[in-house]
Amino acid sequence: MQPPPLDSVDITPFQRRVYEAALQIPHGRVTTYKWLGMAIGCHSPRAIGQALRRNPLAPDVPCHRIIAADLSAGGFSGQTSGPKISKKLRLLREEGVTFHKGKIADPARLYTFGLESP
DNA sequence: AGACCCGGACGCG
DNA sequence: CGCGTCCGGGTCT
Repeated sequence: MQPPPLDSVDITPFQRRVYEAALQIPHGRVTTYKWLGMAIGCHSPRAIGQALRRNPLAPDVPCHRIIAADLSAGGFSGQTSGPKISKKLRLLREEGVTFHKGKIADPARLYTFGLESP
């Protein structure tokens, strides 16, 4: 599987960092905006969410593997609820990541970019 | 310059 | 435990 042509897309350096970080998330694994922020040195998870929202590489960049720090699903495609979220949960479920009561069922699936858990 | 954003932390009830 | 509030960083108009 070859990396998507990040250079072929019209994005900002920051977005590129976010996308590359997202691409590091292995299949069947998830990450939070916070950890992703730490990985790329961003102190504002909102900026990350916004970058993912404007993600022009939607299918290539697994933005659906990024959830909130409290282990809730978070938003998706600009919405914090709705059918898009359902699809996000479904995609994750197909990867072995299940949610329970709006929270991830297995926190062990969290990918911390090699960093230590808080 | 101003408004907007897919979150997070904190304080309080 | 749930909710309300402020915050910061980045991008688009």
